[in-house]
Amino acid sequence: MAKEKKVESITSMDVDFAKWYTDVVKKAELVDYSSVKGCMVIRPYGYAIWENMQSDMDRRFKETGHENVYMPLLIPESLLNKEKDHVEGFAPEVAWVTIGGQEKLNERLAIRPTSEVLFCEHYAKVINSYRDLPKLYNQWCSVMRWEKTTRPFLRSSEFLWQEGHTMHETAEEAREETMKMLKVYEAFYKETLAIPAIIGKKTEKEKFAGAIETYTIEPMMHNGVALQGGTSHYFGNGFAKAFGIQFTGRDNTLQSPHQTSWGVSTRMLGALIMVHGDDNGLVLPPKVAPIQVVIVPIAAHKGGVIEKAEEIETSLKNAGIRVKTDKSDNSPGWKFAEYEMKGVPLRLEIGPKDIEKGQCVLVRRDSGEKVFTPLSELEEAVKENLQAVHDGLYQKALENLKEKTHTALTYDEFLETAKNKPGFIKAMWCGDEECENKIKDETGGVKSRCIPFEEEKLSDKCVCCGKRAKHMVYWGKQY
RNA sequence: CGGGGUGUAGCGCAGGUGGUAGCGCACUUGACUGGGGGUCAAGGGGUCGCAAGUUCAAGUCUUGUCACUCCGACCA
Repeated sequence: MAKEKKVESITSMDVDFAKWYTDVVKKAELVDYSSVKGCMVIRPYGYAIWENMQSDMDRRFKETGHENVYMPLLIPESLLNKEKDHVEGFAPEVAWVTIGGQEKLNERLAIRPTSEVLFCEHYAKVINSYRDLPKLYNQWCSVMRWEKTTRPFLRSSEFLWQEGHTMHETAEEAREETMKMLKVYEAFYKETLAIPAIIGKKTEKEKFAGAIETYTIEPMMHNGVALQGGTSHYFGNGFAKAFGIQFTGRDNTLQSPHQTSWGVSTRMLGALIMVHGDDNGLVLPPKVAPIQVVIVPIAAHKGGVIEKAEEIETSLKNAGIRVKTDKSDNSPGWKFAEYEMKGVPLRLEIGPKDIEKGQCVLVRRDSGEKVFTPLSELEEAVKENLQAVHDGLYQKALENLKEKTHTALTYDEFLETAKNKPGFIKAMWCGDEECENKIKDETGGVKSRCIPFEEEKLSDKCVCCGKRAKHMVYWGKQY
């Protein structure tokens, strides 16, 4: 018996977090590897989670006035080269198409690593007057970046994402948009994924290639490592000038519009796994769980059990809950383990004894808590418990974030913390890239995560060089 | 791009000193079972990553090569 368990079981988080992650990803049937390195097959269960995220976010984008479009997959080299900082940032990881059919192409075509330049090329044609602004476009697509080392969801060569690209009449308006979309991400993380996060501004060193300012949302994984969870950039009019995008303003002068872009990717699935998951597998927040309640009939051969399960399924479905009844021949124990692995938020057990008493058993995935629930109150009980799972997950993640956020006032303290305590470190910074580099080198990879919107004044001096501090920065290792 | 690891059935693995491939799980069929990964019985499934070489004979030895994976550097 122990042997069988071993085959199917997953590596414990505390033993090897990286192994635990890949075990969960595979055993929960989220992805499969393909024959091209870094390109993953997203399986039905994984894709269903993505679709739930997608539709929730898409709604939020539309509520804030955005429209969806689709841009081409291929970008001519000359187009990609138009904005210098941008190309330099992406050049090392671009994949190229050089042959079409049998013929070598005169100009090679980049497989989009991001679509700024495509949007700009198009905007140059359709923006002529201040009356054409703002343009608030978003696209759902996949992009490709030739990554050296890859991991499912966290860093794959091809990944699915959303990229919003907007053009505005004034810098102020564009800055507002940048901030607005960051807040949309923050709300999505909290309300839909049950993930708390730090939001703030990236340092010069860490900002996006070609951006004036980059804002970021930084959730913390269970092991204290950060994951850049989404970014929102303010571009000023640099791209607009490079691409000759001009409009006639209200004062009849020719002006360049101000631009933003913002994106989140399937990487969020990685965050979901690493923030909420446990040693039994995935734990999904109810809002994105493809199955919110799994019904496990007990002693299903006995009269009436299957019928009762189906009756419950129908009534819950009618109440708008995503339900599945597992009528397969597997043993109840097998089913319990299976749906725990897949992170289903609530399990409903119904057997002959329950039917006699007019009740069923509800079990929460996050806490393992079991409650007998009268069938007459089931619908409300399920809704309450789903909400309780969401809240429980958020609270637990928030506690982890708090517990693993440390403060360092001196450099020794910083090094000591970086070495021994996983998580974020709050520390003062002078604003020089030199200190960022020094810290990264001497800690084995701790980087500035962001300058938070809510800064605290921990001291007057930079934790690294001792010079006058300009900002408080969150530091940490990242995926 | 540096450092480690692994390629044998769908998955996980075993196959000292060369002799024609096996185990567990999964799968198929049937019966019994059923409140934490059930039991029994009978089955199906493999050009041993690829390519050369040594040999009467290579999963095993030699050389090369490819892929995947983990840890770093780079990035969402």
